[in-house]
Amino acid sequence: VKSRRGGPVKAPLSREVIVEEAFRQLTAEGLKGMSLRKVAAALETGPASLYAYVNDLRELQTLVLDRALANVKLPQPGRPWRERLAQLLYAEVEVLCASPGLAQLAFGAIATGPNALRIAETLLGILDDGGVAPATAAWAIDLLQLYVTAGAAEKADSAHHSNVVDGVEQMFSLTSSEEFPHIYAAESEMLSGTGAERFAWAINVLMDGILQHPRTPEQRSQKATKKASATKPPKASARSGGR
Amino acid sequence: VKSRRGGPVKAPLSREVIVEEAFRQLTAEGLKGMSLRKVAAALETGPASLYAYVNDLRELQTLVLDRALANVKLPQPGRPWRERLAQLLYAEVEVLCASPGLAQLAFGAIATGPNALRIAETLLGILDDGGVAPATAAWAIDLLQLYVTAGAAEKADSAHHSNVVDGVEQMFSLTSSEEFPHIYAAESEMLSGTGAERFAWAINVLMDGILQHPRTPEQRSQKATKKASATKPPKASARSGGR
DNA sequence: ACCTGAACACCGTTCAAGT
DNA sequence: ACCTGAACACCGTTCAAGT
Repeated sequence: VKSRRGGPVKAPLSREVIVEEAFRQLTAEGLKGMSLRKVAAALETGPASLYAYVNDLRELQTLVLDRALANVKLPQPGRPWRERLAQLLYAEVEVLCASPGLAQLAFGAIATGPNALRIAETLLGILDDGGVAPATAAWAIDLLQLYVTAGAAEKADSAHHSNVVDGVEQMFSLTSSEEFPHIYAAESEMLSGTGAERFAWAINVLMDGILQHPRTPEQRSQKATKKASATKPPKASARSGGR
Repeated sequence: VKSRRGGPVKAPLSREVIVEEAFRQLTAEGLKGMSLRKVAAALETGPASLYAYVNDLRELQTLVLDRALANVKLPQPGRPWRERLAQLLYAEVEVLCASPGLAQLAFGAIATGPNALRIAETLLGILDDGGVAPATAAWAIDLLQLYVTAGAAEKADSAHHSNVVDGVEQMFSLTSSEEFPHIYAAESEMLSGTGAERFAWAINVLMDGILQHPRTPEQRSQKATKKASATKPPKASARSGGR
C-alpha cells in the first residue's frame, strides 16, 4: 500500500490495530495460529515493535478476549428473566466457540475488560429481576460463567469430537460389565443428546440449584425484589480465598 | 550412573518413564516447564527418541493427565452418598491443583484413560446410591467434572489471584454506581468467601439442581434404587452434538 | 531395524544499534 | 526519544545418516 504522495503508508501502529489483527488471526487460524510475530508481520513491522503497545503475549490475549466479548449481544429487555438469562449465556457460548481457542484463552486470562463488565452487570440485573439476592447472585454468575467457558472450551476444541468418540469407544471396548457396571449401563446415555439439549438442561440445573441455595436466608421466593439492591457501601475487604 | 560392569547405564526408555518424568516436570515447573525436549534431556537422549513411544506432545499430555488422576483417592464406601460425592470431587480438585497447569491440560486432552474411568465409575455409583437415574447421572457427572476442572484451572493459575485482585480493583475504580449499579452493589459479595466455601456451595447447587431435573420422569425420589441399573444393551449410536 | 544428531520452521522476549 | 533488526533462548517435529 502506497500513499498518493509516494511514501509507503503503513497502518499506524496502535493497541487497537494490534488487537484487531490478533483477533483476526485467532478466529482464522486458531489458538496457535495467533502469535506476536505473525501479528507484527501482518502489520509490516518487526516483532519488537509490538512491545511499545502491549506488555507481553498474555496481555494481548486478555485484550483479544475482551475484544471478542464485544460481540456478545445483550438480551431484549422485555422478556422473562429466565429467557434473558439463557439468551445471554448462549450468546456468550456462541462467541467463545466462534473463534477456536478463544475459550481456552478465557481460563488463562480472566476477562476484566469493559465488555466483560457489561456482561456481568447484565447478568446481575437479570438475576435481580429473578429475585436472587445480590450475595447469591455474585457467586452465581461466577458459577454460570465457569460453566459457559468450560463448555465452550470443550466444544471449541477441534479435535474434541473425534477424540470423544474414539476415546469413548476405546473406553467401552475396555469396559467389562463386571469391572465397570455403572459405566457399562450408562453407555448409551453418555453419548445421547445434542449440545443444545445438554446446555439447556445444565442451565436449568444451575438456576434451580442456585434458587435453592440463597446465601441470605430471607431470599427464597422467586418474586422480584427489584431495585432493592443498589444501596450498599463501596470498597470491601480483600479477597480471602477465591477460586 | 554406571553399571558395575563399566558401561554407562541409562534408564531404559519406555512410555512409563517418559510419562513419569513429564509429570515430574509439570508438577515442579508448571505447564510450560514441561517439554518434550526437557524430558528427553532428563532421560539423557535426543528429542527425536521420544517419538518411538509417544505420537506427539498432545498424547504425552493426555498420558500425564491420566497419570495424575491415579492420585485421586476414592472415598470410603461406608459414608452417605453426598459426603462421598463431595469427598471425591474435592480430591480431584486437589490433584488438579497440585500440579500447576494440570487443569489447563484437562481441557485440551479429555481424560479417557483407566484412572479417569475409575473415577467416572465411582461417581456413577455414588449418584446411583443417591437415587439418580442412569440417564440423569450420565449428564450429571459431565457437569460436575466440568465444574471441577474449570474451578481447578482458575485456582491453579499462579497469576490468577493477583490478577483477580488487580482486575477487580481496577474494575471497580472504573465502575460508577450509575453505569453499573448491580456490580457496584455486589462488590463486597464478589470478593467474599474462601475457595472451600464457594466449592461447597457450588457442589450443593449442582447436586440439588440435578435432583430437580431428572431426565427420566419416574426418578424423583432420593431413595436408592441400587443395582437396578446394569441391565442395558451395549453399543449405542454415535454422539450427535457433544457438550 | 532401530535410534538419534542435526536441521527445519517456528516461538516470546530482549537489547544494542540505528534514526 | 523512539523504533526495530538481529540475536537469544527456547519450542515441536522431521529426516537422513549412522549403528
